[in-house]
Amino acid sequence: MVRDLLTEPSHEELAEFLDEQLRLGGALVQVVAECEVLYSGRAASVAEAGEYVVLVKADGSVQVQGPRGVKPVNWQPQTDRLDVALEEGVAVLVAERFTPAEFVRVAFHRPALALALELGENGNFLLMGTEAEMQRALAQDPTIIEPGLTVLDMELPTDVGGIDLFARDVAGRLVVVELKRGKATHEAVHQLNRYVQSVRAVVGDAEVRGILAAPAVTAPALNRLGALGLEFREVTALPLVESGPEQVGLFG
Amino acid sequence: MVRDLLTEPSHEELAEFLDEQLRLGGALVQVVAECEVLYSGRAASVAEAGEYVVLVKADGSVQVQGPRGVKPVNWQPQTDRLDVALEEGVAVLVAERFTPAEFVRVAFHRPALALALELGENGNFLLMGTEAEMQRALAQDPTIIEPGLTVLDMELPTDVGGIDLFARDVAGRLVVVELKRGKATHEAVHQLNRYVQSVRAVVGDAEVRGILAAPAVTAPALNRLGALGLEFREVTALPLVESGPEQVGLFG
DNA sequence: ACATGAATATTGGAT
DNA sequence: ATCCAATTTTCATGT
Repeated sequence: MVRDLLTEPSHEELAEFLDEQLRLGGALVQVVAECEVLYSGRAASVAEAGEYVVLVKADGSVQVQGPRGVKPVNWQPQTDRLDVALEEGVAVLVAERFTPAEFVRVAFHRPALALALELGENGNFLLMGTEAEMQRALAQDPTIIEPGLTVLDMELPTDVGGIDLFARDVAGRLVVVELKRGKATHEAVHQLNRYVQSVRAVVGDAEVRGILAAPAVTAPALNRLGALGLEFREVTALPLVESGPEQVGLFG
Repeated sequence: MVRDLLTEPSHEELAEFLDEQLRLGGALVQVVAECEVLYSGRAASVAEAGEYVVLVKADGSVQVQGPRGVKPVNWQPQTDRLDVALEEGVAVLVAERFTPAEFVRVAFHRPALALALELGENGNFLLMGTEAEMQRALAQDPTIIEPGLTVLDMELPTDVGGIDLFARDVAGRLVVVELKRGKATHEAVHQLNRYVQSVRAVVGDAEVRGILAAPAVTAPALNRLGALGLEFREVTALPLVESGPEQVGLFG
């Protein structure tokens, strides 16, 4: 797993290490150092000299991790070119990307550790409780939303986006359902409203209902929902451990 | 910078190392190992046995980095409790968070490396080209958007959100300006439209214009903009290296 | 390559 | 604590 490890490397040693490991490829290269980071592209940023952990993955992605938080201080998701050089005796890494045009430049002023790791194949990854799962479960059994509901379509395209679930209620009215896997905000309400308006514009004066289905709504969103004549239905995307009387779990 | 380093630790050594370093605090603790990761909370996920780099920062944030991409395979932004244990001879880290209730559980099946790093103070960080900067620059000189424009308000609250810039044009008409630091999508168009509708509802029949100011728009967004009677103005948030004749740079 | 939308989004600020 | 909007969002997906 550990391909190579250098402690307190000199600038020359670090530059050679990086050059060799990146040329070899296939490794996750990591440098712990006091460094200075520049970014220019979609925005521009400067991180003055500080101690960071720099990760360079096999796909060329670069991230500069600081002492706190999940988000890196600087990063680049994918790079088309990686370059290592000694500039005025300091090892420098430049990661460049063409579309969009941007780059990250890390100057390793005081290297403390350099690592090359081979992570090999990783196992399967399973995520449960996504919106897609919720959609499938509700399409399978739309009565979870409301008794008598029948699904007409999923991801039905309109001129303002795709309708998550398009259905007909027990009274024959068309129903637009907007799903959210988490707490729904007013953005979800506006999204739903656009879909309902769009459907109304097509079917004319036929009655069209709009339902926001989510585990929760923010208070302002619920107000707006009512003001627009739309409805809310509590639906949970995750398996429930303890199900209250009002709650509806897809896997309950 | 490197407080401690273990290569090929036994499960017992790793557990002790983690326990000690996390109790001591102030360090970025890292483990390279074949491990299995569980997450449960806002969603649920399982990462089957694979080789990962696990970072535990001083603020309790945990991230499990895989061989590719900037985004971790599993993570937790902040944790209220970190727990290390030996379960059936395997070192296990559990990071728990109370609000929202969630946890990540990492079982280090085959540890290869353990690190404790002290990152110390990091220097200043400067980000340029944010929307806030763009807003300030345009409020300072709104003629960048259009000659004769005078700013009435910034972040003016309406019942559907805050208007980035509220202005009056040379003909005395009210102007709602929505800013985007990147390419504007149809969501930005709908946002702008909501603000314009909201202003119209208040001022009655007075004429209200809506301008979307961004460095670029997607083609569908531009179509919708036209259909709604709104306008687009190209404005760049970043300093321009080479400014074309039609372009307007805030720092040009 | 472009557009779209989800995400365990994260993060910071305002209320 | 809640809500809201920006983000170098990233990332997968469809066209």
